[in-house]
Amino acid sequence: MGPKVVCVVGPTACGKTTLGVLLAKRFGGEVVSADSMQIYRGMTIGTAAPTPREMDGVPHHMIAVAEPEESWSAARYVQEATPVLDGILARGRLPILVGGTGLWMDAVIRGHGFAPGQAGGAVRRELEARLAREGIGPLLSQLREADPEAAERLHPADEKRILRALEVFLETGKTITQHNRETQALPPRYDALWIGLQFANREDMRRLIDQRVDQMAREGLSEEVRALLGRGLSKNATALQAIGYKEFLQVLEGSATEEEALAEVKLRSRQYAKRQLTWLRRNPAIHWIFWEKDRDFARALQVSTEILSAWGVS
RNA sequence: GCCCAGAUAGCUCAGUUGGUAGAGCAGUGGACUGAAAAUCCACGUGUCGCUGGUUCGAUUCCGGCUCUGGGCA
Repeated sequence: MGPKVVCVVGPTACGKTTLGVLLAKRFGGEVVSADSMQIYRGMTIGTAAPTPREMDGVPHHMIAVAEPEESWSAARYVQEATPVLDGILARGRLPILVGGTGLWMDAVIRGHGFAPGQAGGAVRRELEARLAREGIGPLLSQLREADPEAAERLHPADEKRILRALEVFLETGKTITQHNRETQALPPRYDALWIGLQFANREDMRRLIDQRVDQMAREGLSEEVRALLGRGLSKNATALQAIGYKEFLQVLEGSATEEEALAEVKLRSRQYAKRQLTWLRRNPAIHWIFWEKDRDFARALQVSTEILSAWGVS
């Protein structure tokens, strides 16, 4: 078992940030964000990144550490976040990983690398060019030769993953199936305690998401997007794939009204929350705390304190 | 008051030359190992507005009514 790390998970707007800070204060911890969009600078409002006031004196890491022009991957995150976690541990404090990006979080906890190859890499670009030229058929056939298991597992429409599987084979001579098997067999790098937050009733979650989106608009999400574009950020940047940003981009371009954009952001946000829940549900280690109607942080803190104590931290 | 058009899934609509109907979106569930706030997959019974008539059979044709647009007064 590796060193202990607390993980606070849940769909968007469920109160991860608040509970993370409460736990950090109670147990002498520091927060490490695991959020694929909060890592970029200048995206505070739309990503609901914690404000200094919300941080309440607790050190936060991995927020606003990248330029929006950069395109971070899960692998890059693991590479940067691991020393941060270890630094917290070295200081004798408790790392509290708080985030909504399931893949990133699982990857840090597991702690073993992804197979080589990356977006923008030579092999990937070549494969993308072939996809555009020949369609997915020939690529899928090639994958079937190299890695029949992956070809069988992947849906023919899942071009992204077919490309990636082929890429791994071309880069390493080893199949992604083999790679995954090997990494799965390794023990995780950290001993994680999972605490999950979610609403008992989906309607309550929806209400809160709507409120939060309206609040983002009031706080100036539109200005934030304008500022990002003002510094010359490409519209294709990964950062602008964030919900809220791509929709307000359209408002600035005049192809949508602010009202339409807001409705779209709310819709996309709850679809995102649903996907997050799907990801989390398959993790049987999560201790779930369900909100009845409203979020009751006093109770959540109490419940999670008991869980942490039983786990051996105080 | 009259004329015209419409009324079909939560929403927008298609369709049935008469044999009780299907798309998109939404929703729900699932997948996910270097783009993950991304990407991908699966799931479609609803008094076909109400009411009479014709018919073996009406959501479809005919009449009346109600409602919603638009026009004329």
